[in-house]
Amino acid sequence: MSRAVTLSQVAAAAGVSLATASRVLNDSARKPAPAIAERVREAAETLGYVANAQAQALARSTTGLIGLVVHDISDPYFSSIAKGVQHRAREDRHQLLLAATNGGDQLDAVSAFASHRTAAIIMAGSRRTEIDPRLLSELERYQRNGGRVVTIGQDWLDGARAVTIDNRGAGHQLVRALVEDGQTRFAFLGGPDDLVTSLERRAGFRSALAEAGLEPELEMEHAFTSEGGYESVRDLLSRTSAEDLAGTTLVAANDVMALGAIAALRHAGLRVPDDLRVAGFDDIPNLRDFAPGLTTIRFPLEDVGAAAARIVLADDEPRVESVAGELVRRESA
Amino acid sequence: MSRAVTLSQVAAAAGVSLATASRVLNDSARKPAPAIAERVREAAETLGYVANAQAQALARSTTGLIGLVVHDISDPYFSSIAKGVQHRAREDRHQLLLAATNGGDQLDAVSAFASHRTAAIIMAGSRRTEIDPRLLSELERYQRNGGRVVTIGQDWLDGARAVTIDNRGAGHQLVRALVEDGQTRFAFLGGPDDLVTSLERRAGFRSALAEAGLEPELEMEHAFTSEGGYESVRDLLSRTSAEDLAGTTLVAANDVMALGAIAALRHAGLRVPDDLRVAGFDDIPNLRDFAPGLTTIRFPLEDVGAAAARIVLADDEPRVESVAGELVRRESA
DNA sequence: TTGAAAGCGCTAACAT
DNA sequence: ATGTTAGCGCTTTCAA
Repeated sequence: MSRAVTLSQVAAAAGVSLATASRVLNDSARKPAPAIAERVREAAETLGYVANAQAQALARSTTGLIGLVVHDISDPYFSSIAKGVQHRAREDRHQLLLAATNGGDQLDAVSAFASHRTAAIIMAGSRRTEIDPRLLSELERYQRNGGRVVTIGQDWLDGARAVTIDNRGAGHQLVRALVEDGQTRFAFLGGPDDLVTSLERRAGFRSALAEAGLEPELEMEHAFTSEGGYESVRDLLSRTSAEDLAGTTLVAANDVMALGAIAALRHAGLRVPDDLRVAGFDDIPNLRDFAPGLTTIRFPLEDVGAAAARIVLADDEPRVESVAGELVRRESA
Repeated sequence: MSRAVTLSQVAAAAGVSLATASRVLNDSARKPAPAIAERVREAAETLGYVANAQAQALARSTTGLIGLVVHDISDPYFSSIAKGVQHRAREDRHQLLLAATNGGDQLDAVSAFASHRTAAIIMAGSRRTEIDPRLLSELERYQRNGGRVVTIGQDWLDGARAVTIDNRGAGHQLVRALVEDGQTRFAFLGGPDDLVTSLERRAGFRSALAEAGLEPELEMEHAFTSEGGYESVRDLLSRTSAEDLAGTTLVAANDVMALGAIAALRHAGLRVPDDLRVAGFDDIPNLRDFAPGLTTIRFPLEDVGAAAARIVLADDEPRVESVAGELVRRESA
């Protein structure tokens, strides 16, 4: 990327000054005379001028970049959020820098974004109960330097904005509905025990059961993935016979876990919802294609992503936006 | 992002020159004396220095950015590719700029990337038979300016690299296997008729049938999405009775369409594979969770993304890398 | 080995 | 209305 035409070449070709060329080609407040402007535009066109965003960023000290940190972009939860972020970023004429941590450090991602002087960072990755203090201080420094941060899920960073997701309420709402439906036996298929999203959903699960005077049959912890869901059921079946489990509702900590769980049940010859019931959270896309249809709590993930991008870029938005879940009853529970 | 500490502040604090500070803090060939280096690093640390990637890019005239253009990041096909790209980009210490076109112009995305002087652009978006000439010339200019381009799917751009996907061979292989299995009735549920991937898969479908002396019952065109697959089946059932369709194998142009088709069949009270059979392409993640298991041609999407990133960044790689599909027999066909 | 200084390409005061 | 010029933060040649 070295042979590119520069603004001064355009200016020279058009016989005007650098400043004039700049004013014509960018959205400057001052508009040069139409005749001049035309000449400049023509020169730019024939020379094949492409503005250098790096140089503009340096001069304007603002980059038009926004950074998104996700755990795994191939997880439908994150890719839906990314879609929403992308959509909104486009509207605000921002480019999206994407970092997938895949369990690795968010720290590296944040450092890279800070170095690239992104206008904002969206932390969509699942929050852990124990946050790396270095991540925290990196984010704080980023904010001190004028960077904006928005967290998705919980409002866990001082000075940052947030799109919070009512996981606890969702867990409660889901279980209460199932209890009202006559269900009495519940097990929770959770993610790792330091994943706040999973913990909150479980807390809602527990409180709804307690309200109904019920006890959970079991609570498990496995990976927050389809495999984790699958594994949970295998684990479950290795401890308890299918007969003993009959009529139990398995509440998975998210939809992909729920789908993995259903697959495991199917492979074990058990039927959903006849033998066991299963429910999840999120309402990831294309759930319609699954059978049985998954009962879940819907969170509008694309909207969440878009909201995060919106509030982190705007100045007149509330600092926090809360998203409540909505029960979606399908066949699985 | 204006209050950030600069290199000269660090240099001043350490009592050395700008040049020395630069040499210490970056991977310069020349290494200053250990004592000096330590002083600089310490100053950088206490001041909270974060290198400005924009300024570095300007000075070095190379950005360490790589641009990925996809159609829809929430489509598992693209998000799997993105995951592979991201992974490889990380290894090469590059940041990923993501653009989702969602049917809109790839042109805007490419222009933005060109402006940001990305070292390379990966075009993963589905290629159309008719390519916007402006997109073409933008990409050509980008390459002339030293930018590298790699296309995924087909090798359609002069001077660019490519990771080609053997769609035709895949269609052929799939149908031949099914024919050997005793199937004789086939219909193709295609994407839009200008989508090259869909066309190629259909060409393979046709040639395998022709070789077997068979005729397709029907070929349809709908959206290249789950909805399109669903719609295809509704369309099909509105024209032909379920009895007349019995034993037909529906070959969908990709997995998400196949999944949508299966859902539509199920909703129509038809059973897969008992009443009709269905097959797809790609082997998107978590197919295991579906019932019936989808017979498909697997393309290692993550590897494809990683390969694209690898060959576009390296100098000693072949210009084109081809990926063949692998038949995955499951229950649906 | 270290430092001085000339850019990298562009923006935005400030002058004219 | 247009032009001049001093940066933006950093790298790198060239001197010392």
